[in-house]
Order: sequence, then structure tokens, then C-alpha cells
Amino acid sequence: MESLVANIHDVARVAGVSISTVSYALSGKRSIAASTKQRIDQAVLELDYRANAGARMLKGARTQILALSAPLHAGTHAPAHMAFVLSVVTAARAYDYDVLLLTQDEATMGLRRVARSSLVDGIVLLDVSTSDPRTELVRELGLPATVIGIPNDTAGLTCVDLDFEEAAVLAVRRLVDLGHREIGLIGQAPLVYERGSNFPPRFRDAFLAEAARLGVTVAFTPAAEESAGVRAAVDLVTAALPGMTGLVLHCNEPVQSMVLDVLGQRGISVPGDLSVISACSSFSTDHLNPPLDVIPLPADQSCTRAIELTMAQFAGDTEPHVEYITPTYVELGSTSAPTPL
Amino acid sequence: MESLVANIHDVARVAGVSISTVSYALSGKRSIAASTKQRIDQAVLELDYRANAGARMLKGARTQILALSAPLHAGTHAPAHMAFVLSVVTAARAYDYDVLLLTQDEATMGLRRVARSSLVDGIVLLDVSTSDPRTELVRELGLPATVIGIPNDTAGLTCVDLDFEEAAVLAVRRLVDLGHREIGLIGQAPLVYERGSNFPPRFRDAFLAEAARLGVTVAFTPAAEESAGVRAAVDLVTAALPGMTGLVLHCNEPVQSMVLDVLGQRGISVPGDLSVISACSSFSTDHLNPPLDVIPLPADQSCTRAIELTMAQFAGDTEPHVEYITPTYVELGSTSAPTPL
DNA sequence: CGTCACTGTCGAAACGTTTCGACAGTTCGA
DNA sequence: TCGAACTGTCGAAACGTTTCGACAGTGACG
Repeated sequence: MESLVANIHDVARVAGVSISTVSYALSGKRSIAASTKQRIDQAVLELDYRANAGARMLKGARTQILALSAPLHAGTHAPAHMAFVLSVVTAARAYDYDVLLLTQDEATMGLRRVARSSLVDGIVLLDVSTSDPRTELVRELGLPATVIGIPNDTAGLTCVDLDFEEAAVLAVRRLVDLGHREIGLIGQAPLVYERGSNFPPRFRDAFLAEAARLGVTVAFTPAAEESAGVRAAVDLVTAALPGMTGLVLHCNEPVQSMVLDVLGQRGISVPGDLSVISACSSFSTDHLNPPLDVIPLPADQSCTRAIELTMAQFAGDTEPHVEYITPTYVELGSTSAPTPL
Repeated sequence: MESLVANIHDVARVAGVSISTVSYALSGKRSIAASTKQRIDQAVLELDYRANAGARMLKGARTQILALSAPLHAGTHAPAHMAFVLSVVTAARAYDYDVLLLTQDEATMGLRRVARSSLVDGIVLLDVSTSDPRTELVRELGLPATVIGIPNDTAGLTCVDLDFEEAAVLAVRRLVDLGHREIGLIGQAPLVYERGSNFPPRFRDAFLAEAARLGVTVAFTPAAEESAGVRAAVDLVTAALPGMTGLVLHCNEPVQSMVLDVLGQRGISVPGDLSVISACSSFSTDHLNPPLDVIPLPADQSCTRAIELTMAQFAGDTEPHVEYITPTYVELGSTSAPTPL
């Protein structure tokens, strides 16, 4: 006839010590005799004891819970989104933190609720737009918070993200170094640009700027999700750039796959006729046909760093700042020097 | 110089009443004079007061948090998975519940942890396999829990899911009623069947059984995710069934899209030469080319019901049982009577 | 006019933990 | 050999809420 879940009194009784001894034994904040510690551990195991979360929160002022604000916008690619959510949860667990998931309207509204009720110790923001109401809210709440992505106004905020500008530079340089002089860029769906998502224009603008700097001719087009939209996008860049020998894809997995299909149908071989680079992709390109050179968008790296930064804010040894993750280039054989006409 | 977050004492002081009066005013569990109530509401607004979550948990034995155990297995389609996660979170919020997300190994390990520490009031299980260690764990923990999906052993469990068997029957009947006598079924990726996910075989077996019952000829094949695998699957069913005039797709979005592409390449028109049905799809088929008749997999419906059932368990007015959601058939013009040879 | 039920409010206990200060008992250097 | 320093343990306070029981005031009824 035992209660549903054991508490610290039960453990103390079974081990024959006081509750403070149990607490110190488990936290290790004071020295405990080895024999006592052993009896306590035994009792804990026997009773399957875990400290009551509510009591711990109340007393300790630490909830060991993080709020993850992750609205899923139309046009956001679900698998990529999922990869970030998963990475955040996994990274948080490494610091013994659980994650409360706030989606859709709760991504904003719920933030205030859980913060003001001291349900969470910190906040992670996903998929911020250039001008996102959540950034203002986070500033107001004054809780440790980390933004994955770069909003327009980063004052007072801790942000981390892949250096999309540098990624664009990397892509352009690679093609230019190989000798390409006319390169295309197929981007995200139009509505992604319209919605104010932060990274697509960052990539595009840096791409165009670097190309201009190096004096190569470029054409850019967004690409809608459906196969018709993809076909249209491919036709558009090839029409704009009849001598195009290099192409960069900054779009989601199915679109990249469809682009390759369309190229195949058009009789364009990769990299024979066209060098193709997959930029800032959160998925593996090695099952594409052909596998594409890729500048990965490392969700786990961004998220791990975001959690580290949040923990650093708990410790108080960090100032708000913006951190960029350096992109890398992975060769998989989809680029080569342009074939002379 | 005001503390970071206001507590009930602050509210009481500002409103000039005792803390118990504040508590009763906010919970409505005892009658309060209109004027007093008004002063309290005013103070709450002014201080942006929210009851401390830890204290509420500790005293009330209700945490207003649900654990969502959602491992993302290889082969699970991320968008579909995401749809379920989102639906659970949204449905839970309607009952003022927040959701703690447990993924990957934490989906099992973390369940025990959060349950034993009384962090959560209940549990929702996603993506259960036929024989899932989490079902045993849930039985052991004795917390209110709802399983989305049907494991082999449902004893003592509350489960809810689309009636995949009935969905299969619906698909077969539709084709047979139109006059088709040779119908194919393209299923999920092979590893989904191997992993022991519960619904794919349920659909497949019911499909084959109903076809046998009605005396029509069938061929089944799984389909790997890549375009080569899809092509192979299409070739396999057409080879097995030279006279095939009906085809049912029980696979994810990109695969269905690729199947339609392959059919187009093979010069097979839908529904002219082949009637095609999209079965148990969590996405909208109306942007496919052509849009497919569909038996939707309504994530929101399953999840809403799952939350309802969990809440019913809190109230104690429900026994463990299995509930099936009745599938519906949506016509979008991708089926017709077979053309006579 | 005395009793009764009802309304509105309050004080205090309880929830389970962490942690501060206290205190025996032991060890050690002077 | 005596106090100082250290070790291991304990009791009690505090965290912020909810809720039980109490009680003063009010109007109704006999």
C-alpha cells in the first residue's frame, strides 16, 4: 500500500536519515559518509525516486525547462523545421533541460504566459522573420533567450545562425574559381521572400553582391514548390543566361530534386554541361541524382550553439551578441570547369 | 524597484485584500464581492501577474503539462510527423495544457523521468510500432495516456487512430464499384514495414483481404523514397498486372508525386488509362497533377480526439479502449470506369 | 428578538524541495 | 591536552500557491 510516487521523506525513512541528508547526498553539495550515501542510493533505486518537479521549481528557482518558440509558417519546409526542433531538444537534454513546444499563435502569446509564470528558465526562438514581434517580447521579458536566425534589430539579443552571406560568397567563388562566368541562382518559393523570412534575402543579396564584385553575370529567380513552378524557374534562368554554366540552388529538397529532373529532361548533364551547387541545405544531397556539391545548413550545430549560449546566459557570463557559424563546402562531384564552346 | 515577477502577495497588497481572497477571486471557487473582484483584476493587470507554475504544481497536483513522446524514425515522413505534433500541441492548448516534447531516445527514457518527477499530468504517444516498449512503460507508470496508433497489445491502453482497415476497404470498393478488376497497391518504403510501424501492414492486409473477398486481382509493392525506387515500384505492379486499371497509393507525398510523373512518362493518363486513389494521406492532393481522389489521414482529428480522451482520463470517466476514426472518401476526379479494351 | 442560513473575507496548513545555521564527534597542531 | 578546524548529520525556514475551517456581518423567518 505505497503511494503512487515516492518523495524525499520516503527515501529518508527507508535510508534511516533526515531529508536534508538525502538532499545533500543527491546534490553532492555537502560531503556525505560513503556508507550513508550508499544506503540513500539504494533507497532511491528501490523507490524509483525522482525529486518532485514542482517543488524543485518552487524552491530552486530553476525549472530545467526551456521554451521553444517554433511557429511553422506556410512555405517553411517541414523536414528542415523538424531538424531544428529535434536538434534543439537533443542539445537541451545534454544540459538536463526539457523543452516546452510553443507553436503557431502560441509561439508568441504563449511565450509571455510561460515566462511570466516562471515555467521556463529560458527561451529559444526559431524561424524569426526580419521584423518579428517575438524579438520585442523577448527583450521585454528579460529572460535568457537565444534566437536562431538574424532579425533586423538584434540590439540586446543573442543570435546565432549560419553565415548565409559567407555561404553565398563560397558558392560564387567556387564557380568563379573553376572558370564560370555566367551563373544562375534558383531560390526559395516567392512567398518565403514576401513573408519576411530572414535568411533567403541574406543569401540572395550576398550572392548578387559577390558576383558583381567578381564581375560575373548572374540571374536569380525564386521557385514555387510545384513541378510547373520549378520548370518555369529553370526556363527563366536559362533564358536570361543562355551561356550559363553554373547554377546554385538555395531551395528545399523536393525542389532541388525536381530541378535535377528538369535538367535531365532538357538534356543538360551535370556537371558536364552545368555545374550545380546545393546551398544551405539541411538534408543530405548524396541520394540526389547526381549527388550535389553542398554547403550544408547544419541544424545541429546552430542548435547546439544556441543552447550553449542560453546556458551561458544562466551563468551570467555572456553579453548579448550575434554569432555566425562558418559554412563549409563539401565536394561531391557536381562541379567542374566549364566545357569550352 | 519591483521584483522581476509579481506574486500573489503583491496582488493582495495592491488590491488591499488577503492572498486567499485573491486566489478565490481568480479561481472563482468561492463567491467574491463584485467590487473586490474588480480591484483584484485591476491589480493583476497592473502587475501582469501569473500564478507561479511551480507552486501551482506543488500544491495543486496538476501541472497542466502533457508529455508528447514523438520519436522520429528513419523512414517516417517529416511533414506528416510535424502535422501530428502540431495538432497535438494545438489541441492541448484548448484545454490550457502545454506540451513537453520528448524525441528520439528521450521518447522512452524521458517518459519515465518526467512522469516520476510529476512534471506532467498525462502522456500522448506518437508513431507507435506494433510492439513498442513505450506501451509497457505507460502501463507501468499508471498515468493518463493516449496512444495515437494501434500497437499489437492494447490491453489497458487508450488508443485512437484512423481506421486504416476501413480506409483500405473504402479504396478497394471504390475501384471495384467503378468496374475495375485488376488493381495495384504501392505502399511505403520497405524499411517502414520492417521497422514494425503499425499502420502500413494494417492497410496492406485489409486491402488484400477485401480484394480477395471481392474476387479482384491485386499486386502490392513497397516503394523506396528515391526516384529509382519509385520507377521500379511502378514497373513492378504494371508487370505483375498487365491489365491493371486501378492503382492505390499508400505512401508519402513526394513518392505519390513521383509516381504520377512516372505514369506521365510512360504515357499512362489518369484517370483515362488508370484510376488512381491516394490513401491515408496527411497532405492535400489537389496540387498534384492531376489532383487525386483521396482518403485523408486527418491528423488534427486524431490528435483532438486523443487529447479529449486524455482529459476524460483525468476526470476519471473513461475506461481504456480503442477508438477508430471513420475514413472518408474525397472525389477529385482521378477515378473513372475502366475504358473497355 | 433570537436563531439560522448565507455571503464575503481571512488566517493557517500543506504540498516537497533546497539550503542555512547548528551541533556533535573526530582529527590535528600547538 | 586543549581548543581549532573539519566532517557528517540534522532541524527548520522558505519558496508561492490552494484550500479548509473559521468568523463577522447581513437579512429572513419564526
